[in-house]
Amino acid sequence: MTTIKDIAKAAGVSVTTVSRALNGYSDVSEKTRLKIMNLAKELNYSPNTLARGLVMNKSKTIGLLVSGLNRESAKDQITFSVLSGINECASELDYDLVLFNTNSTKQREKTYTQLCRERRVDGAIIQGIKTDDPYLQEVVNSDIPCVLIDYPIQSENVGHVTTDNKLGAKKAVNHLIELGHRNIAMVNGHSKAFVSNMRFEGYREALQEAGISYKKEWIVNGRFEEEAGKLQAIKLLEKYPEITAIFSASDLMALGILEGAKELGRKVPEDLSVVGYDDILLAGYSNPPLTTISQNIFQLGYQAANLLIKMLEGTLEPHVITLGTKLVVRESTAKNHK
Amino acid sequence: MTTIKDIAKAAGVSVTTVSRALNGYSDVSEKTRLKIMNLAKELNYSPNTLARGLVMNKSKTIGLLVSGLNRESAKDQITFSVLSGINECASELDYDLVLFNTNSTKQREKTYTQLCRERRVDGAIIQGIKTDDPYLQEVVNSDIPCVLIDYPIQSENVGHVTTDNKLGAKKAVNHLIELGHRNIAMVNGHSKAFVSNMRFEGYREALQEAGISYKKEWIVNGRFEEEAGKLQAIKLLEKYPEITAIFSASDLMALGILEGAKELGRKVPEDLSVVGYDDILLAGYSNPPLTTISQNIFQLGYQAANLLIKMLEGTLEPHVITLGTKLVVRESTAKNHK
DNA sequence: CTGAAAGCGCTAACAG
DNA sequence: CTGTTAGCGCTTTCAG
Repeated sequence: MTTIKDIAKAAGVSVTTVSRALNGYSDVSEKTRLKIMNLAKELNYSPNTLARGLVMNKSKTIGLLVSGLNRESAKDQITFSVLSGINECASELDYDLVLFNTNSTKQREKTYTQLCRERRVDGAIIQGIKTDDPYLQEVVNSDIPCVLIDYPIQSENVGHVTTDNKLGAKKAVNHLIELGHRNIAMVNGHSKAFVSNMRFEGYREALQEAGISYKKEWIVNGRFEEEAGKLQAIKLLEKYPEITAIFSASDLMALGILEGAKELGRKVPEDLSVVGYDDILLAGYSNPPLTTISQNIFQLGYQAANLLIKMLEGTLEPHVITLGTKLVVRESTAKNHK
Repeated sequence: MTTIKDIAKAAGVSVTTVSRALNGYSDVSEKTRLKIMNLAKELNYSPNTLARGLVMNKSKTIGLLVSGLNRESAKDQITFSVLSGINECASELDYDLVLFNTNSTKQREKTYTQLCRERRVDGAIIQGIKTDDPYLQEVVNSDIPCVLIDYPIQSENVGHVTTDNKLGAKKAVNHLIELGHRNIAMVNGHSKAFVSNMRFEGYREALQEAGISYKKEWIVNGRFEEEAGKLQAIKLLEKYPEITAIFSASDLMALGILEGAKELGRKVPEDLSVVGYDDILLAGYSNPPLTTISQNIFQLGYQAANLLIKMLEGTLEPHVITLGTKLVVRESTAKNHK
């Protein structure tokens, strides 16, 4: 394996000169630079980023802590899209990504700070963190630049990107209200997810503004899972048959609700309107196709990486990016005829 | 940032001893070990893997070159599933993953070897490589341990994992033959993909064994894209209306074929049977649901990582792993009535 | 059982 | 414009 030392020897110069030439410093004569460049190519030289990172104390590497990189999460492509977005941006700005092992319990014993420091990543992006995650406190206390996806922390070196979840939820519920629904239930994710709280806020506010008082009993949690969504919907609809519409905090759960409704013999959208959230791929293929709130997950990842790198390179203070959402009307919602 | 030097100072021992204690060597007195361990915890020590990697010449890191980490590939979750599988296994065996930037053209200028050597990865996993990819030759020549997914190279330090594509294709075509079809066309991916070639082999062999001579004109390429699949299917069916069944080398293309058939007014499966390949999520949701060949993509990734790590740790020679496939009959195939 | 010393490959003052 | 020197944090002979 060629090192700068080898090049130096071959060129008859010092390693310093080689280093400077290779890194494009101006204070090297054109002649030596050329000689060194050629030699480097000839000897098939690749710089050792470990050595460089060791002395420079940075690695051009971003650490990724993504929660959903597992078999179960293939159904919505949310994790994948976030990853794609991050990858695209990192690629453009010439950073590499390291995927941390946070799956195994063994690894989970390592703290966030340990993970990042061991690998000497320049910064980190975290997705899928819950409000009770022990990493959370660490992120705030740590001096490692970090961007959170869908979790609202901001500090000296922590920024975050998210979508306007409250407004998104309002759009969904307003759509139902405009269709004449008044008995609108909500299947939420879980109380530990920031987005759940915001979507609930939007739900509540939309009802309020329409002069509809909301019922606590009509709000249930489906843990963002399809099956749980189905079960909760069935329970809900059996107990309160007067419900004519359900707002679901995720498409996956909405898919479950669709199934639940079918089991109960309630036709969607004739007897029940359903609005989802996310606009996952399946939303367009379900039966009926799902009306939902679309968010650009790819962009979420892209912006997260962009923000982090800007922070790392000192061109930007940590801050917050909020992306928009869009109501996509398909066939799971209809006028209320009751 | 605490280093072993700090610990050494605090403990009143040499750095050597600290290093040995921390790494579980036996030749350290229980007393000193304990003292050092406590100090390490107290001072919040994390080892610097860069420094360690530099001297040990390995990094407990696997480099990933995956082709489909981009916006377009979200529709089949193949890339994602591979990634999940790799991640799961790496997690269990305590390796970290680095995602290389192979998207941008800038980065593409770096050779495979450069990429791996710069980051000093212990080995690499490559997915989605084409037969004309310049990386291919490098992989063979390089001394970096590598596992290829779905590409059949084997050498001193190159292994690969794949599924039995030929047999899979045969299962698909045999299914059609058993349903009474004789005029079976094939929409393949592209000639640069190894799996395409194998699936074609399976197609040909199945026909041959059934005593059906195959027609070259009935084999077209849809580049593994939905839209192209649709276009090709339309052209094919218009020109050769006698075709009663199509075997598609991917589900995504099969989805396109379904659409194409609809545009031509040919009902699936009554007027046309379609078999896909992959069993992607959407296959179960299309209209009609797709009969297809299921392969366990997650397992493909998992086994790739497992094989590589075993190779790295010297417990296994590089070799080949071939996974099975399964015919999944849904509603896009039916008896031929002509 | 422990320490001194060398060195992994690279960059960065500093001095010429 | 170039070289000398030191050192990043760690592991590893080699001697005690």
